[in-house]
Amino acid sequence: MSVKAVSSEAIKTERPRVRDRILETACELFYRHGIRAVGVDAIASEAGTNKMSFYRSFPSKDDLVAEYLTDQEGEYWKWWDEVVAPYAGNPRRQAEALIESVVDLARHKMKEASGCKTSRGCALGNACVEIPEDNQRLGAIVHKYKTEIRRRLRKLAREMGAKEPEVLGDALMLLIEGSYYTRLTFPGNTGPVTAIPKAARALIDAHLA
Amino acid sequence: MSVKAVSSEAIKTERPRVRDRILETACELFYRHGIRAVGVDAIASEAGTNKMSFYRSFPSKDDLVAEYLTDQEGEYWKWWDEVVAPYAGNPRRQAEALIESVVDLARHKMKEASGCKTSRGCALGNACVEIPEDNQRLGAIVHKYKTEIRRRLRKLAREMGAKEPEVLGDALMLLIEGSYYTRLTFPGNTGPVTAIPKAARALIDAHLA
DNA sequence: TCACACTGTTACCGATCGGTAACAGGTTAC
DNA sequence: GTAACCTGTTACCGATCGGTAACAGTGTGA
Repeated sequence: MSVKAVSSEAIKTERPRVRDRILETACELFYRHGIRAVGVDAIASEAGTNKMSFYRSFPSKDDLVAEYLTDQEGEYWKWWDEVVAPYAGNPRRQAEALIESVVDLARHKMKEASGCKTSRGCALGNACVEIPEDNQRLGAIVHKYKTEIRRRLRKLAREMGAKEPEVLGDALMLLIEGSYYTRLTFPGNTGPVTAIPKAARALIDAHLA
Repeated sequence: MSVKAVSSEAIKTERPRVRDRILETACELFYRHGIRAVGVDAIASEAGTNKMSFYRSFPSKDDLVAEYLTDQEGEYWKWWDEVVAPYAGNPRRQAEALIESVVDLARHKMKEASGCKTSRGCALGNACVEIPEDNQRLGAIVHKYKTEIRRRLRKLAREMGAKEPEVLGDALMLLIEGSYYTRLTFPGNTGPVTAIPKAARALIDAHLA
């Protein structure tokens, strides 16, 4: 969402540029209702503008979706780094911190200010359901994102001295992704998500024994 | 898909009733491209008929979707029971058989005859992304389905004498759901799915120690 | 034979989809 | 002042969405 340095006066008006308003609105609507379910008309009017102004900022809806995805990815890494930072040098503690953080917020930035609706899991993962298989562009964004998650978890497993770091990393990823996925069906913490800390600890123990 | 007892001659014509052709076609298209991405026009013509005949068999698209979901659920339980049957009385072996079966087919009935496209994970779970939150009807179908999966896995964990059967059952569910979810991004067995057998065994071991 | 159930066909409905043309007003910078 | 930029507005485009009316053809069962 990074509102890039804007002409100094825009700040006092308190109203961000159209483009930023549109992107922010799109992020909320896409995440909550899905990509296909939200039209550009709805996004524009919800952002307090109209369709014509939308197409002045974005060449097409697909471009907006691409920006939505990279935006969500950016927020995810920000969350990841923040969770991991306090335990630098202690990979096991880092992994556990990540897992525990997944429990209370399956997705970062769960509208701390606004209505705090229930989480709908991973924005990128959900988008993958709606992205047509011939759309290389959007598909590649999600693939890169998930590949990076996998790489980071495997790295963490390697650093903590796991016997089979690839297996442990992948196993942790399955637990996390499963948590995101089941959030769609079980609101809040009513689902199997609550089991993830104990499960992760048991897996780590088994790989360090 | 159960083609119910049809007037004896329909067999020799080799062409099932319109309604069945439509449902079968819809199952394929919905699963592969998503629910919102497939219109009734496309389904009808793909099934060799037209829209008018479609609406003679189904009151609305939502009714077709509901039938699609319950159909997929039925196939899933059929697969489950078949995998589990050979190891009756050995709950641990049953759980392991389920896990192992998830690896080579993330979804049942992976088009054994036809083009054998890559799996797209859980039909019901994916549908949940596209179902609007105010649609109680479709949402309830998915919720019941996932709840039953959870119940069965917890039951298995209890039967094998796990110390915390709810935790073990939920943990196994997270692994399985994570496998389905990541299939969307990593085609075939290129993703973290391959780690699920070892992970599941480690978890079970930890809960039986 | 006659009636009925099933299917195909064509044309249509209002609504919405993604996307564009043309024009008007308001700021800002020089 | 004036040119450039940003935004709002209205109207429109072809295509598709879910859904319906009316009519014609076919086979079946009694």
